[in-house]
Amino acid sequence: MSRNRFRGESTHKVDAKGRVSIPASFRRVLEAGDPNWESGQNPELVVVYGDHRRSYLECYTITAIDEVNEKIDALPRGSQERKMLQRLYDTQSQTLTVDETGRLVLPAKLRSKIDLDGEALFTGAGDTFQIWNPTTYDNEELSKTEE
Amino acid sequence: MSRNRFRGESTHKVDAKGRVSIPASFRRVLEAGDPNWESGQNPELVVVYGDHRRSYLECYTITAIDEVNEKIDALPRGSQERKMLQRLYDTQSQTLTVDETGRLVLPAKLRSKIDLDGEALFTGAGDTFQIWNPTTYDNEELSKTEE
DNA sequence: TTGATTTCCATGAATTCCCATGTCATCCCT
DNA sequence: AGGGATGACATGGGAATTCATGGAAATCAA
Repeated sequence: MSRNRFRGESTHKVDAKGRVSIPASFRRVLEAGDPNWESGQNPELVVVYGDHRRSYLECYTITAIDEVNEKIDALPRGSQERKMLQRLYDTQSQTLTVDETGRLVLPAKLRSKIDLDGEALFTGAGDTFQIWNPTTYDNEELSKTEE
Repeated sequence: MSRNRFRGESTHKVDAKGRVSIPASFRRVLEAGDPNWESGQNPELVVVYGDHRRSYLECYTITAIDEVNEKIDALPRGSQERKMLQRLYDTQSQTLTVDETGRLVLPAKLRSKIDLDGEALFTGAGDTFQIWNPTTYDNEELSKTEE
């Protein structure tokens, strides 16, 4: 069966408290992808921020991250591969909840990591979406285009 | 059904008495993972410190450690493997209780073992989390990043 | 008794909750 | 077709609560 996909891109304001509206269409995908969600409630999502080399936030629906978790948990405890994946997907990630008004609160730590100031760019990418500093995005895209 | 996971990393102060705040999100997981816990009470957890080669503390929820114990108990009495695991998970571990204000009191013995001074780094890793001296962690991570 | 451990209380900062406003696009009624 | 009325969406602000942390008093244990 086919799954909802995150599509499109749009930019939103980030206020002093770190609040950002999630594009409405993305909200629908998050709701559908949270097994615990029910109408009138607020879906959760997992933000993977990675290490210093990553310059954006990658956001997973609950079911998407569950699949990742299953793979990790299936690996032998103590194996190098398991440790690496745990570092990325557990240690360098955080669960967030969408609020009543459809916003996400990005903690200061995450904002400063990807250097978010007043605006955030949301880009859909299949079963995840990303949050960028618009300028960073332009630069990275530019450098990729010229290859 | 999927279980709560310890996610994220953050550093907290350790005072002269060995008190450290547990990241609030970890507290929630500890509460959910303690069958005896009820709202308003303080959850317990098991700290596995291991032998001299281990440079961090590994912390288990009660249900997580119960699973480990079950596996150990299933092994043939007297087997080498059973002895080794018992040594690690029973002998080299300790049960602690979270206090009213969400802190853990790390006995001097544990602090000196992993060389904790003023700051402690908490790192989530699925069904357990670890406590590190931030500097030690950086060093170990650095050497692993060069893969 | 003396140092260590546990309680209890205190406070500033960060985070969450709750309510408000402006802007569109849609729907409906006459 | 015109004119609200309606409702979703993006954004703002202040109050209320939770967090992280510090220190004093009370209790223990050797």
